[in-house]
Amino acid sequence: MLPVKISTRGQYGVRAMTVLAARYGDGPIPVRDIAAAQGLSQSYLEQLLGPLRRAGLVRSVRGPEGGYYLASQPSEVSVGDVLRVLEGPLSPVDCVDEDSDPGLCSREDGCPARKVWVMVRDSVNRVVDSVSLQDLLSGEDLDGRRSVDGAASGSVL
Amino acid sequence: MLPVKISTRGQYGVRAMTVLAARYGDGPIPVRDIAAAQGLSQSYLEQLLGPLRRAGLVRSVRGPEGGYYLASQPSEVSVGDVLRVLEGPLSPVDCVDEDSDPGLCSREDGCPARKVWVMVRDSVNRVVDSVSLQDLLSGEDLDGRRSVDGAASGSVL
DNA sequence: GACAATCCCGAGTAGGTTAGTCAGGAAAGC
DNA sequence: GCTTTCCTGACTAACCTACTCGGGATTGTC
Repeated sequence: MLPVKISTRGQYGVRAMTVLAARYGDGPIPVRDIAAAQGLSQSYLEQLLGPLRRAGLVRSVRGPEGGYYLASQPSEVSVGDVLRVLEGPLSPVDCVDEDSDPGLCSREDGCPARKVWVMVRDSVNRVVDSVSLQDLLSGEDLDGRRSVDGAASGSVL
Repeated sequence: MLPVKISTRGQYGVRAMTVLAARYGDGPIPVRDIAAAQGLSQSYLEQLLGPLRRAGLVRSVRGPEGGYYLASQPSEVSVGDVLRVLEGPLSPVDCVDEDSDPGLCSREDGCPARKVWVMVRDSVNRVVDSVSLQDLLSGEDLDGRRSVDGAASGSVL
Protein backbone atom coordinates (compact mmCIF):
# COMPACT_ATOMS: atom_id res chain seq x y z
CA MET A 1 0.00 0.00 0.00
CA LEU A 2 2.97 2.35 0.38
CA PRO A 3 5.50 1.01 -2.07
CA VAL A 4 7.19 4.14 -3.33
CA LYS A 5 10.03 3.04 -1.16
CA ILE A 6 13.75 2.74 -1.26
CA SER A 7 14.55 -0.73 0.06
CA THR A 8 16.81 -1.44 2.99
CA ARG A 9 19.58 -2.21 0.53
CA GLY A 10 19.70 1.38 -0.55
CA GLN A 11 19.03 2.79 2.88
CA TYR A 12 21.62 0.71 4.66
CA GLY A 13 24.07 1.21 1.84
CA VAL A 14 23.91 4.98 2.10
CA ARG A 15 24.19 4.81 5.87
CA ALA A 16 27.20 2.54 5.62
CA MET A 17 28.81 4.88 3.12
CA THR A 18 28.38 7.83 5.47
CA VAL A 19 30.32 5.87 8.07
CA LEU A 20 33.15 5.35 5.61
CA ALA A 21 32.93 9.00 4.62
CA ALA A 22 33.17 10.15 8.21
CA ARG A 23 36.31 8.09 8.70
CA TYR A 24 37.82 8.83 5.32
CA GLY A 25 41.60 8.67 5.57
CA ASP A 26 41.62 6.45 8.64
CA GLY A 27 42.52 3.34 6.67
CA PRO A 28 40.31 0.28 6.22
CA ILE A 29 37.25 -0.02 8.47
CA PRO A 30 36.06 -3.59 9.17
CA VAL A 31 32.46 -4.45 8.38
CA ARG A 32 31.90 -5.12 12.05
CA ASP A 33 32.62 -1.49 12.88
CA ILE A 34 30.48 -0.14 10.07
CA ALA A 35 27.57 -2.31 11.13
CA ALA A 36 27.97 -1.34 14.77
CA ALA A 37 28.17 2.36 13.96
CA GLN A 38 24.78 2.29 12.27
CA GLY A 39 23.17 -0.62 14.09
CA LEU A 40 22.98 -2.87 11.06
CA SER A 41 23.34 -6.61 10.62
CA GLN A 42 26.92 -7.43 9.79
CA SER A 43 26.21 -10.33 7.47
CA TYR A 44 23.55 -8.41 5.59
CA LEU A 45 25.87 -5.45 5.22
CA GLU A 46 28.52 -7.71 3.72
CA GLN A 47 26.09 -8.44 0.93
CA LEU A 48 25.83 -4.75 0.13
CA LEU A 49 29.53 -4.00 0.20
CA GLY A 50 30.24 -6.57 -2.49
CA PRO A 51 28.37 -4.70 -5.20
CA LEU A 52 29.73 -1.38 -3.99
CA ARG A 53 33.25 -2.70 -4.30
CA ARG A 54 32.65 -4.18 -7.74
CA ALA A 55 31.22 -0.83 -8.82
CA GLY A 56 34.42 0.87 -7.69
CA LEU A 57 32.87 3.00 -4.96
CA VAL A 58 34.79 1.33 -2.14
CA ARG A 59 37.97 -0.67 -1.92
CA SER A 60 38.72 -3.53 0.43
CA VAL A 61 41.71 -4.96 2.26
CA ARG A 62 41.68 -8.50 3.56
CA GLY A 63 43.23 -9.96 6.60
CA PRO A 64 43.82 -8.46 10.02
CA GLU A 65 43.55 -4.68 10.07
CA GLY A 66 41.55 -5.06 6.88
CA GLY A 67 38.20 -3.58 5.98
CA TYR A 68 36.63 -1.17 3.55
CA TYR A 69 37.39 2.40 2.64
CA LEU A 70 36.02 4.92 0.18
CA ALA A 71 37.64 4.83 -3.24
CA SER A 72 37.08 8.58 -3.68
CA GLN A 73 36.72 11.63 -1.52
CA PRO A 74 33.36 11.95 0.24
CA SER A 75 32.58 15.03 -1.82
CA GLU A 76 33.03 13.05 -5.02
CA VAL A 77 30.55 10.27 -4.21
CA SER A 78 26.88 11.07 -4.64
CA VAL A 79 23.99 9.35 -2.97
CA GLY A 80 22.78 8.54 -6.46
CA ASP A 81 25.96 6.61 -7.17
CA VAL A 82 25.31 4.43 -4.15
CA LEU A 83 21.62 3.94 -4.78
CA ARG A 84 22.00 2.98 -8.41
CA VAL A 85 24.48 0.27 -7.50
CA LEU A 86 22.25 -1.23 -4.82
CA GLU A 87 18.78 -0.54 -6.18
CA GLY A 88 19.29 -0.53 -9.91
CA PRO A 89 17.98 2.26 -12.08
CA LEU A 90 16.02 4.82 -10.10
CA SER A 91 12.93 4.66 -12.25
CA PRO A 92 9.44 4.74 -10.75
CA VAL A 93 7.93 2.52 -13.44
CA ASP A 94 9.46 0.05 -15.86
CA CYS A 95 8.17 1.79 -18.95
CA VAL A 96 10.46 4.78 -18.44
CA ASP A 97 13.52 2.76 -17.47
CA GLU A 98 16.06 3.60 -20.13
CA ASP A 99 18.17 0.52 -19.47
CA SER A 100 15.44 -2.07 -19.86
CA ASP A 101 13.79 -3.52 -22.90
CA PRO A 102 12.06 -0.82 -24.88
CA GLY A 103 9.27 -3.22 -25.78
CA LEU A 104 7.89 -3.31 -22.26
CA CYS A 105 5.39 -0.51 -22.71
CA SER A 106 3.45 -1.24 -25.87
CA ARG A 107 1.59 2.02 -25.49
CA GLU A 108 4.82 4.00 -25.71
CA ASP A 109 4.06 7.54 -26.81
CA GLY A 110 0.32 7.12 -26.63
CA CYS A 111 0.33 6.72 -22.85
CA PRO A 112 -0.64 9.99 -21.21
CA ALA A 113 0.69 8.91 -17.83
CA ARG A 114 4.19 8.36 -19.17
CA LYS A 115 5.04 12.05 -18.98
CA VAL A 116 4.71 12.28 -15.23
CA TRP A 117 6.74 9.14 -14.63
CA VAL A 118 9.57 10.67 -16.63
CA MET A 119 9.34 13.81 -14.54
CA VAL A 120 9.42 11.84 -11.29
CA ARG A 121 12.35 9.79 -12.52
CA ASP A 122 14.35 12.84 -13.52
CA SER A 123 13.49 14.68 -10.35
CA VAL A 124 14.61 11.85 -8.10
CA ASN A 125 17.79 11.37 -10.06
CA ARG A 126 18.63 15.06 -9.95
CA VAL A 127 18.21 15.15 -6.20
CA VAL A 128 20.25 12.09 -5.36
CA ASP A 129 22.94 13.06 -7.82
CA SER A 130 23.21 16.50 -6.30
CA VAL A 131 23.89 15.31 -2.77
CA SER A 132 27.30 13.92 -1.86
CA LEU A 133 28.30 11.90 1.16
CA GLN A 134 30.15 15.01 2.29
CA ASP A 135 26.91 16.96 2.16
CA LEU A 136 25.24 14.41 4.42
CA LEU A 137 27.97 14.75 7.02
CA SER A 138 27.98 18.52 7.24
CA GLY A 139 25.56 19.74 9.85
CA GLU A 140 23.94 22.37 7.70
CA ASP A 141 20.70 21.82 5.88
CA LEU A 142 21.09 21.59 2.16
CA ASP A 143 18.40 22.96 -0.07
CA GLY A 144 20.28 23.67 -3.24
CA ARG A 145 23.85 22.68 -2.61
CA ARG A 146 25.95 21.18 -5.39
CA SER A 147 23.48 22.68 -7.82
CA VAL A 148 23.86 21.21 -11.27
CA ASP A 149 23.10 24.44 -13.05
CA GLY A 150 23.03 28.02 -11.94
CA ALA A 151 19.30 28.49 -11.52
CA ALA A 152 17.80 29.65 -8.28
CA SER A 153 16.64 26.95 -5.93
CA GLY A 154 13.00 26.36 -5.20
CA SER A 155 11.69 25.50 -8.62
CA VAL A 156 9.03 22.88 -8.76
CA LEU A 157 11.24 20.51 -10.67
CA MET B 1 16.72 -5.11 -6.96
CA LEU B 2 14.95 -2.10 -8.45
CA PRO B 3 12.31 -1.28 -5.90
CA VAL B 4 12.03 2.49 -6.14
CA LYS B 5 8.81 1.76 -7.90
CA ILE B 6 5.29 2.98 -8.02
CA SER B 7 3.11 -0.13 -7.85
CA THR B 8 0.53 -1.07 -10.42
CA ARG B 9 -2.14 0.34 -8.12
CA GLY B 10 -0.76 3.82 -8.62
CA GLN B 11 0.13 3.33 -12.25
CA TYR B 12 -3.22 1.87 -13.25
CA GLY B 13 -5.04 4.38 -11.10
CA VAL B 14 -3.47 7.32 -12.88
CA ARG B 15 -4.09 5.75 -16.25
CA ALA B 16 -7.72 5.14 -15.37
CA MET B 17 -8.09 8.71 -14.20
CA THR B 18 -6.75 10.03 -17.50
CA VAL B 19 -9.51 8.10 -19.23
CA LEU B 20 -12.10 9.77 -17.04
CA ALA B 21 -10.40 13.11 -17.61
CA ALA B 22 -10.48 12.68 -21.38
CA ARG B 23 -14.20 11.98 -21.25
CA TYR B 24 -15.03 14.57 -18.62
CA GLY B 25 -18.55 15.79 -19.13
CA ASP B 26 -19.70 12.71 -21.01
CA GLY B 27 -21.56 11.29 -18.04
CA PRO B 28 -20.70 8.09 -16.19
CA ILE B 29 -18.20 5.74 -17.82
CA PRO B 30 -18.54 2.05 -16.91
CA VAL B 31 -15.52 0.25 -15.51
CA ARG B 32 -15.57 -2.00 -18.53
CA ASP B 33 -14.88 0.93 -20.82
CA ILE B 34 -12.14 2.37 -18.62
CA ALA B 35 -10.40 -0.98 -18.44
CA ALA B 36 -10.69 -1.53 -22.16
CA ALA B 37 -9.37 1.94 -22.97
CA GLN B 38 -6.16 1.27 -21.09
CA GLY B 39 -5.94 -2.51 -21.41
CA LEU B 40 -6.41 -3.21 -17.72
CA SER B 41 -8.15 -5.98 -15.82
CA GLN B 42 -11.68 -4.93 -15.06
CA SER B 43 -11.94 -6.65 -11.70
CA TYR B 44 -8.61 -5.31 -10.55
CA LEU B 45 -9.57 -1.82 -11.62
CA GLU B 46 -12.74 -2.08 -9.58
CA GLN B 47 -10.54 -2.46 -6.53
CA LEU B 48 -8.82 0.82 -7.28
CA LEU B 49 -11.94 2.84 -7.99
CA GLY B 50 -13.37 2.09 -4.56
CA PRO B 51 -10.69 4.03 -2.69
CA LEU B 52 -10.77 6.82 -5.27
CA ARG B 53 -14.50 7.20 -4.77
CA ARG B 54 -14.22 7.16 -0.98
CA ALA B 55 -11.53 9.82 -1.25
CA GLY B 56 -13.89 12.00 -3.25
CA LEU B 57 -11.88 12.04 -6.47
CA VAL B 58 -14.53 10.24 -8.50
CA ARG B 59 -18.24 9.71 -8.18
CA SER B 60 -20.24 6.69 -9.22
CA VAL B 61 -23.68 5.91 -10.57
CA ARG B 62 -25.14 2.43 -10.31
CA GLY B 63 -27.40 0.58 -12.65
CA PRO B 64 -27.65 0.67 -16.42
CA GLU B 65 -25.91 3.67 -17.98
CA GLY B 66 -23.98 3.89 -14.74
CA GLY B 67 -20.27 4.17 -14.20
CA TYR B 68 -17.67 6.55 -12.83
CA TYR B 69 -16.88 10.17 -13.53
CA LEU B 70 -14.45 12.73 -12.19
CA ALA B 71 -15.69 14.69 -9.19
CA SER B 72 -13.68 17.75 -10.27
CA GLN B 73 -12.35 19.26 -13.46
CA PRO B 74 -9.29 17.50 -14.89
CA SER B 75 -7.21 20.60 -14.20
CA GLU B 76 -8.14 20.44 -10.54
CA VAL B 77 -7.00 16.84 -9.90
CA SER B 78 -3.28 16.29 -9.52
CA VAL B 79 -1.42 13.06 -10.07
CA GLY B 80 -0.33 13.35 -6.46
CA ASP B 81 -3.94 13.27 -5.30
CA VAL B 82 -4.45 9.97 -7.10
CA LEU B 83 -1.19 8.41 -6.00
CA ARG B 84 -1.61 9.26 -2.35
CA VAL B 85 -5.01 7.59 -2.29
CA LEU B 86 -3.75 4.40 -3.89
CA GLU B 87 -0.18 4.20 -2.64
CA GLY B 88 -0.33 5.94 0.69
CA PRO B 89 2.15 8.64 1.65
CA LEU B 90 4.76 9.21 -1.04
CA SER B 91 7.73 8.80 1.25
CA PRO B 92 10.86 6.92 0.15
CA VAL B 93 11.63 5.62 3.64
CA ASP B 94 9.50 5.15 6.72
CA CYS B 95 11.63 7.37 8.92
CA VAL B 96 10.60 10.50 7.02
CA ASP B 97 6.95 9.59 6.72
CA GLU B 98 5.12 12.35 8.53
CA ASP B 99 1.97 10.31 9.02
CA SER B 100 3.53 7.29 10.68
CA ASP B 101 4.77 6.72 14.18
CA PRO B 102 7.56 9.12 15.00
CA GLY B 103 9.28 6.46 17.05
CA LEU B 104 10.23 4.38 14.04
CA CYS B 105 13.64 5.92 13.52
CA SER B 106 15.41 5.88 16.83
CA ARG B 107 18.34 7.70 15.31
CA GLU B 108 16.15 10.68 14.42
CA ASP B 109 18.31 13.74 14.02
CA GLY B 110 21.58 11.88 14.35
CA CYS B 111 21.06 10.01 11.08
CA PRO B 112 23.07 11.67 8.33
CA ALA B 113 21.12 9.91 5.59
CA ARG B 114 17.83 11.35 6.74
CA LYS B 115 18.43 14.65 4.98
CA VAL B 116 18.50 13.18 1.52
CA TRP B 117 15.38 11.12 2.09
CA VAL B 118 13.53 14.29 3.03
CA MET B 119 14.77 15.94 -0.16
CA VAL B 120 13.66 13.00 -2.28
CA ARG B 121 10.28 12.91 -0.59
CA ASP B 122 9.69 16.62 -1.10
CA SER B 123 10.91 16.51 -4.66
CA VAL B 124 8.60 13.66 -5.63
CA ASN B 125 5.66 15.29 -3.92
CA ARG B 126 6.30 18.61 -5.63
CA VAL B 127 6.39 16.97 -9.03
CA VAL B 128 3.27 14.87 -8.69
CA ASP B 129 1.36 17.73 -7.09
CA SER B 130 2.34 20.06 -9.92
CA VAL B 131 0.95 17.87 -12.69
CA SER B 132 -2.80 17.66 -13.24
CA LEU B 133 -4.74 15.14 -15.25
CA GLN B 134 -5.33 17.95 -17.71
CA ASP B 135 -1.58 18.37 -18.10
CA LEU B 136 -1.23 14.70 -18.98
CA LEU B 137 -3.83 14.96 -21.71
CA SER B 138 -2.41 17.99 -23.46
CA GLY B 139 0.06 17.01 -26.11
CA GLU B 140 2.76 19.44 -25.09
CA ASP B 141 5.68 18.46 -22.94
CA LEU B 142 5.59 19.95 -19.51
CA ASP B 143 8.81 20.95 -17.88
CA GLY B 144 7.67 23.62 -15.51
CA ARG B 145 3.96 23.90 -15.95
CA ARG B 146 1.72 24.66 -12.99
CA SER B 147 4.84 25.86 -11.23
CA VAL B 148 4.26 26.22 -7.51
CA ASP B 149 6.45 29.28 -7.16
CA GLY B 150 7.79 31.75 -9.64
CA ALA B 151 11.36 30.53 -9.91
CA ALA B 152 12.85 29.56 -13.22
CA SER B 153 12.68 25.92 -14.13
CA GLY B 154 15.76 23.76 -14.18
CA SER B 155 16.87 24.00 -10.59
CA VAL B 156 18.30 20.90 -9.10
CA LEU B 157 15.40 20.53 -6.72
C1' DG C 1 53.99 -22.41 9.29
C1' DA C 2 50.09 -21.98 12.42
C1' DC C 3 46.72 -18.96 13.64
C1' DA C 4 43.49 -15.36 13.60
C1' DA C 5 41.20 -11.70 11.44
C1' DT C 6 38.94 -10.29 7.79
C1' DC C 7 36.92 -10.24 3.27
C1' DC C 8 34.09 -12.91 0.12
C1' DC C 9 30.40 -15.67 -1.96
C1' DG C 10 26.51 -18.54 -2.72
C1' DA C 11 22.63 -21.07 -0.86
C1' DG C 12 18.71 -21.10 1.71
C1' DT C 13 14.48 -19.26 3.91
C1' DA C 14 10.50 -17.12 6.59
C1' DG C 15 7.49 -13.74 6.04
C1' DG C 16 5.23 -10.19 3.63
C1' DT C 17 3.51 -7.95 -0.54
C1' DT C 18 1.68 -7.65 -5.12
C1' DA C 19 -1.38 -8.38 -8.51
C1' DG C 20 -4.54 -10.22 -9.43
C1' DT C 21 -9.25 -13.65 -9.64
C1' DC C 22 -13.67 -14.93 -8.09
C1' DA C 23 -18.24 -15.14 -6.11
C1' DG C 24 -21.83 -12.81 -4.74
C1' DG C 25 -24.64 -8.84 -2.99
C1' DA C 26 -26.82 -4.03 -3.51
C1' DA C 27 -28.86 -0.22 -6.43
C1' DA C 28 -31.01 1.59 -10.23
C1' DG C 29 -33.43 1.78 -14.58
C1' DC C 30 -36.53 -0.51 -17.99
C1' DG D 1 -38.39 -8.85 -12.53
C1' DC D 2 -34.65 -8.57 -15.22
C1' DT D 3 -30.46 -6.54 -16.57
C1' DT D 4 -26.82 -3.58 -15.86
C1' DT D 5 -23.77 -1.75 -13.24
C1' DC D 6 -21.38 -0.73 -8.90
C1' DC D 7 -19.44 -2.69 -4.68
C1' DT D 8 -17.20 -5.78 -1.28
C1' DG D 9 -14.56 -9.25 0.76
C1' DA D 10 -12.21 -13.58 0.49
C1' DC D 11 -8.86 -16.02 -1.65
C1' DT D 12 -4.36 -17.21 -3.97
C1' DA D 13 -0.10 -17.86 -6.68
C1' DA D 14 4.05 -15.82 -7.48
C1' DC D 15 7.42 -12.93 -6.23
C1' DC D 16 10.47 -10.17 -3.36
C1' DT D 17 12.71 -8.57 0.80
C1' DA D 18 15.65 -9.01 4.36
C1' DC D 19 17.86 -11.48 6.23
C1' DT D 20 20.96 -15.96 8.24
C1' DC D 21 24.29 -19.45 7.59
C1' DG D 22 28.28 -22.09 6.20
C1' DG D 23 32.34 -22.17 4.33
C1' DG D 24 36.22 -20.63 1.47
C1' DA D 25 40.10 -17.23 0.15
C1' DT D 26 43.63 -13.78 1.69
C1' DT D 27 46.61 -11.51 4.46
C1' DG D 28 49.24 -10.18 8.50
C1' DT D 29 51.45 -11.69 12.98
C1' DC D 30 53.98 -14.72 15.90
